[in-house]
Amino acid sequence: MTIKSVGTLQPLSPAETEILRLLWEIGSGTVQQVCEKLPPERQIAYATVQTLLRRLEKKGYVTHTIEGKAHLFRPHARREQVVSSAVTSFLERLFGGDPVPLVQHLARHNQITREDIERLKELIENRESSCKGTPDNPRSQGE
Amino acid sequence: MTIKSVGTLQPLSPAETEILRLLWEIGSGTVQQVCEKLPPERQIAYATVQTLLRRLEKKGYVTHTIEGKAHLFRPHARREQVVSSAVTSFLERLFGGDPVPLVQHLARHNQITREDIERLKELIENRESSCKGTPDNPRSQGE
DNA sequence: TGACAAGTTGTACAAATGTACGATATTTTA
DNA sequence: TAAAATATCGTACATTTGTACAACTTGTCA
Repeated sequence: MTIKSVGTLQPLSPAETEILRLLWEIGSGTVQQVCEKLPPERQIAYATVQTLLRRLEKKGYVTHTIEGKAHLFRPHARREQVVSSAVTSFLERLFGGDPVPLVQHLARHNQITREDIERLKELIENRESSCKGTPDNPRSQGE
Repeated sequence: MTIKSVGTLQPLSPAETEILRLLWEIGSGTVQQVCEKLPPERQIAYATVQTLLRRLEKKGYVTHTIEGKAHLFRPHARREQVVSSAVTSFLERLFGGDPVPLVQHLARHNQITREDIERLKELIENRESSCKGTPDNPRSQGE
């Protein structure tokens, strides 16, 4: 089985993304452990998780080592990078690349609190001190 | 061809989502017009867009009327609702449902500006006045 | 050491997805 | 009114995706 070289990110399917996230959450784990981490309303068979992990490995997102009888899987891709690419394509599809409507949506639906905003503001302020002024980022490539 | 009743939202594929967004942007349009709205780096065949629109119609997300020789498609689903469900499942997969890391990600990557944050803050303040206090929304169903 | 439990591997398979051709129908226009 | 242009419709088809069984392998424990 050829394992994709690091750096070439192959597309992740939704189910694969989910499993990869669980793996990040637990750091590393066996198929068992990943299964246990599945939310109760999303019970899929052991064998299914296994297949997903196999595919993730083939695509280069995880590696495994042998731990006794079982395989111990661990993420093998910078989370930041995976998140970036997922967010980017999601944003592109649903909002033509503009993140503002997304955040607005979250705000409107009570999904982020005043405190969250405070923290974000700090984050922005700090960021700006090291980035000078308002970034003039190209978004929604003009029509 | 049976058209899905309004209210039953069938899953949207990424490509379908993209086309639906374009249709929202132009209000309504023929296959031609949707094609023209495609970003230059994403040129897919007329026939492909057509198929996507057909599938969207079958799923109940758009309707069409005859306009001369062509079909004039228009969205037939509340954008808010579609966005909601897309955002929710995206969030679930990538962050276990917690929107904060998503927004943090956007902030860190210079994708939202200080001004955006200001506006969001206002949004939140207004919202809170009519919603009392900090919403105690259940996120990342605890482990 | 032999049976059992827990794993992995190979494989399967239906449905969804992305993409688009070719045939047919309908306007428009010369 | 016949040809050109433009649409739609039916259909296709290779991949990917989600899901999982059955067979084989390997530690483990009595």
